[in-house]
Amino acid sequence: MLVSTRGRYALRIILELSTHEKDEFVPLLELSQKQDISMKYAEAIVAFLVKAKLLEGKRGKSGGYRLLRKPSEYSVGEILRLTEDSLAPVTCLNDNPNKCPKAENCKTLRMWENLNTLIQNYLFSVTIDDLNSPEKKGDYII
Amino acid sequence: MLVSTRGRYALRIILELSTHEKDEFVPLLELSQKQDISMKYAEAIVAFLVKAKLLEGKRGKSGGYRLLRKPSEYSVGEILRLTEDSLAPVTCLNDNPNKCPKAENCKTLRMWENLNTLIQNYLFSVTIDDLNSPEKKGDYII
DNA sequence: GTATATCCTATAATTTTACTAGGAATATGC
DNA sequence: GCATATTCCTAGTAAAATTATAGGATATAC
Repeated sequence: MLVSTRGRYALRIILELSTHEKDEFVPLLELSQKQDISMKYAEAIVAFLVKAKLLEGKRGKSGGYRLLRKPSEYSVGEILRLTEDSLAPVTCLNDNPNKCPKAENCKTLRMWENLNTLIQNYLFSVTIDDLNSPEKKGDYII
Repeated sequence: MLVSTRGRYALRIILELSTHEKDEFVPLLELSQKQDISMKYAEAIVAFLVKAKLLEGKRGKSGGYRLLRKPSEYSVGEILRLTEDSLAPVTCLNDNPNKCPKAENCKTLRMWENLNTLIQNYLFSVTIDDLNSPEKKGDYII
């Protein structure tokens, strides 16, 4: 599995926020209920997104969370890379330059790199806006 | 992480076998030493590959393992799908048809499906033979 | 000043991953 | 035929990652 629930939930929360008014603060309770995520787990994820400056949180009564940019300015890749802390298909690609003692004559390394590029290119090309428009929910063109 | 050590080891073991004579049985000890995998862990992986008919095992003295097909007839995708039991980027794609109660109006499903297709197409297009030839170690063309 | 929220820190349960142990069965070659 | 080299089989365990949960401190609107 490349993407865990944490990443998928983060995506869904941001998608939910993207359907609200730009300036509106949406309380966590509403987000977690609409997206069917426990309040506490959602809280951990959202805290992460706030720290990473993807969202803004406002405390106190009539507080909540809202996006800091336009939906078209969030790529799926950006969101997932934060929550998953790595989108690499294999561990050895996490270190750059590669630390594997076998890297020099590894017959599979280039294939993994190619796969990685493929995945990254795709995920960073799809935006939250794309996911909201029925015509192009992350379609890719070849 | 999409691919765990188990899948990577399986790939390396098959690659190692592909460099030996077609009919030669290579003992596990040699495979595990050359590929730097503990004998016992390698054993578990290889047993799996034998059961899946990717390899043939021969018991007793001068026994070992060998490939059942030509290296060009093994795709990386086939090997990994067996050892990883799923190459899907997200869990919900494991069930076909999709069992998620939200699937009907899930805004992200199509994107995950597209990503899945992208990954599968690539991995099933690369063969063991490709990995052995220095010119095209799993390069893809766009 | 009270109700509504986020923020912060800690920890617990579950699942997956990665690996180990011990011995039974089988074939080879002398 | 017997010693040796090897696969085959079943079980178990240790560590890490994932998926949460709990409780309270802090801030803000009204």
